[in-house]
Amino acid sequence: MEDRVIFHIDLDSFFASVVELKNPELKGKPVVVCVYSGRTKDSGIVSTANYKARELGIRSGVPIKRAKKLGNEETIFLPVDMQFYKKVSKRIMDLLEAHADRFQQVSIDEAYLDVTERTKNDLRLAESLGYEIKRAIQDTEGLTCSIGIAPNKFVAKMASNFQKPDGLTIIPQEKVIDFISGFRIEELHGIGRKTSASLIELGVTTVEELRNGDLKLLESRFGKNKALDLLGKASGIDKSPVKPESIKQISKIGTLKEDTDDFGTVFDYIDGLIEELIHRVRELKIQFRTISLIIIDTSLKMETKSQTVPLTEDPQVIRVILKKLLKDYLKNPKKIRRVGVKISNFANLKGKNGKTFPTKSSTSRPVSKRKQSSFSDFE
DNA sequence: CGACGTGTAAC
DNA sequence: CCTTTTACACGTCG
Repeated sequence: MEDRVIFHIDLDSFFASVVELKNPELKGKPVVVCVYSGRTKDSGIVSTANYKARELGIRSGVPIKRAKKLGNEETIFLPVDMQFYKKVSKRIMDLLEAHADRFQQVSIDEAYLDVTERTKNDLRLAESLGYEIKRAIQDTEGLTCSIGIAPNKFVAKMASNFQKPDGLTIIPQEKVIDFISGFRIEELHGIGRKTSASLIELGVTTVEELRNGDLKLLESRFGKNKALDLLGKASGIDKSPVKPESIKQISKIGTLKEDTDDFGTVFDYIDGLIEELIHRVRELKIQFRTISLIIIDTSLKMETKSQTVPLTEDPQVIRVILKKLLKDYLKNPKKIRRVGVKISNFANLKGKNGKTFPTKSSTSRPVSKRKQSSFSDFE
């Protein structure tokens, strides 16, 4: 794990851009891709806004109602069409993978590439490769992307975000500390609202202060793992490898037409979610062990109930267990706003510690012991 | 240690 | 009055 050359590639306002390509008459207008919850006409949130729309203050996460107030006459609001984006994404990800020694897709529109070998650790070659990839995506799909090139995933991610859209930012090892020090703590990838608030309470307000922070103090607040992770980030250090993503869980969640604590109403809704889940179980040929019920109540607090069973692929098991879990939850009735279902604990896939899960017979004999992933594996 | 539930974060 | 999906860490309990 000497010096590496890592790319982070981010497709620019992906959903909105794909929509524009499909409907050229939208070109030049503010375009807002929405997740409608179906409660009322305009309930829901913005998934992606193109740059024209962002100028109006419309961005991801804004409620559709508010976005409509911010929008002008020509602003176009469209529902997400995930099926379609997935197809486009798949083609681009295949293209990216072909340009990498190691490849890791992290979401529908983002990926890490380890290109250390094919660039012979030469940043000039890396830069050319970056532009080559940009051109390929532009030529084949008509889309732009932003690329960050750095010695590790964390810094590459920060770099791809630095100049966009259509950016390419290279951070050589010797510039890493300066580059990372230029951000506010809450801008660092992986540090969210809660963590920044905690850090402020500890008197840590800048990246520099964090980098020189007291490990013991950070440990007392965050635990050893996260403390080391934070210190690593502040120094732009991240040893986590670029490795293929494997599916570890599948979930489906949705919003009820109205809040209710009626078993039948909720379970009918759950049945629909299960249908979709089963569809994916079949196409992925998965066996699973754990079924979870996800409940979001009227105060938007999330609760989960789960049960683990002997390894199965039987869709009926999902229904039966969820019925029981929902009954349990409604023992003391509480109005429900949103519900979700999840399966996890898959067979034939490596678990996090490299252990495999027991097969059919359910006699779970231990598999070979393996060293704990070390704390230097950030992220 | 496995199962379960929660918290944090990002998309 | 507010989506969806996934990952992973951590605490607790038996």
